[in-house]
Amino acid sequence: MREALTAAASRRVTRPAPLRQAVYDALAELIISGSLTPGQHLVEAELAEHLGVSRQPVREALQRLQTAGWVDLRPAQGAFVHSPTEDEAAQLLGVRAVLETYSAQLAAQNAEPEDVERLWELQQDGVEALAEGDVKRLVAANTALHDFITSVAGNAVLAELIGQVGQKVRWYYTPIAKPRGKEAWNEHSRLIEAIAKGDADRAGEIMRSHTERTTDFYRRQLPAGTSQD
Amino acid sequence: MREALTAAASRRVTRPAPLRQAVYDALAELIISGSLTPGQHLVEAELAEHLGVSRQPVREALQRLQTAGWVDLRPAQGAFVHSPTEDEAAQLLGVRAVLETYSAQLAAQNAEPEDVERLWELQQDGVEALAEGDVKRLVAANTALHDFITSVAGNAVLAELIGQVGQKVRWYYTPIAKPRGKEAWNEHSRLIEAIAKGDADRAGEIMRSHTERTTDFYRRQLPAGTSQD
DNA sequence: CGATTGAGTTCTGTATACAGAAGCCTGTAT
DNA sequence: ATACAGGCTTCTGTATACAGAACTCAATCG
Repeated sequence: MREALTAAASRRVTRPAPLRQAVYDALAELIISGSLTPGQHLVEAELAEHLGVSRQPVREALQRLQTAGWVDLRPAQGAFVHSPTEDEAAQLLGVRAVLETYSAQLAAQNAEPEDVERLWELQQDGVEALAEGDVKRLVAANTALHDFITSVAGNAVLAELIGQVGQKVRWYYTPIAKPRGKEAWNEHSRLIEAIAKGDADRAGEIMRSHTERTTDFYRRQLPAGTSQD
Repeated sequence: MREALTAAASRRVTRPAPLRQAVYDALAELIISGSLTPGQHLVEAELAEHLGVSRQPVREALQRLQTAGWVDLRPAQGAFVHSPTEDEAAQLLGVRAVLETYSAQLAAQNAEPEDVERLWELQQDGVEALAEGDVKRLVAANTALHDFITSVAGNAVLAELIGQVGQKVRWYYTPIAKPRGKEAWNEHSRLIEAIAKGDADRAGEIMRSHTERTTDFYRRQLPAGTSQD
């Protein structure tokens, strides 16, 4: 009984909901959605007024945004929305590939039958979205599938890094990238089969080529010649 | 002339040295060195007084420390030094292995002759430290070698992640881990040879087994049976 | 007419002040 | 003696105030 209470206490019903967190989420959303353009100067007072809070929570949120790589904090000049270079985008894709590969390997080692079942459900969801041409749902299904594989992998550190890197990749390629089509979901299908068999090497290899194809797919859509900056 | 001045201006002589950065470094140092033990409650006012600043820069530093995973910020309760579980430590080692492997592959692809030369110098340094039994120098040489490989890899995103993960790994295993001996430096030697040849697959494979041996080496030194928490 | 220097303005960096919540200790009642 | 309740203390969360640095723009000099 006592342990039950202790466990219950660890999940408080009401979160005090710190303002800095709300501010962080709001700013991240503004950056990812493109409302704040790369290189833009973020004036603390303006943000504070716009969000209806004081400068203090804004500053704390900016600190976290810097560590997460969303803004650059120049001393005595304030915060600027991070401007990713093409180099950085390419590097992000490379890192994501190895992390996702590892994720697939672990998932294959740890997957329980019910996990595999859930994977097939998610796969089915994506295939349906593809057939209906529902782009938004297709993107969501793709994210859901990859996220679930990561959760099956059971490595929280890995999940955290994949989340960070993936968000940045999505941000950078959102303006130009359309989701990949039928081919990608065929690859998913083979991937799930490998995970179901517990074949870590094969799952990793499939994920590796899968993310590399996605990388090529993105790169091919890049606008040519913004290489000056 | 004008360009020369512009270039010179980009490297300011005196950095305004924001306090929050100094505070961040100081606190990180205190945590890594063990002066602040895991789970310990960090009272802002105490830290501020101890460092001779106000609470404001302390709070900003704590935000960054949280995002970097060094402290946990509980709402309305303040900051606590992060307590890594054994699971987390194991996960860190796994992630580090794949990142280092990727790093070695890239390094093999990009290495110039002068890079290889520098690698052999660092290798030599480590071998000498090993022969002299200079533990501190040995650890430094090992870090320097791995860091240089990462820099040759030329992926800043990767370097950032390896840095973060590596620091955490070192922190967690510092109390118990002694550096590996001759075997590790033989592996380094074969690794450099592969990089010199530009053989990415082989370099990656050597790095993979190298980090896995290190992982096993660490795990074997773990105190048995703290598995209850 | 162009470059440069200076004052004025704006914004950041830091400190201080205050309100609210969480934890602790004490006192009382059973 | 123990358990509970209430007040008290401490700490966090947020807001405001002030000093200093950086940028801007205009006026002056070459």
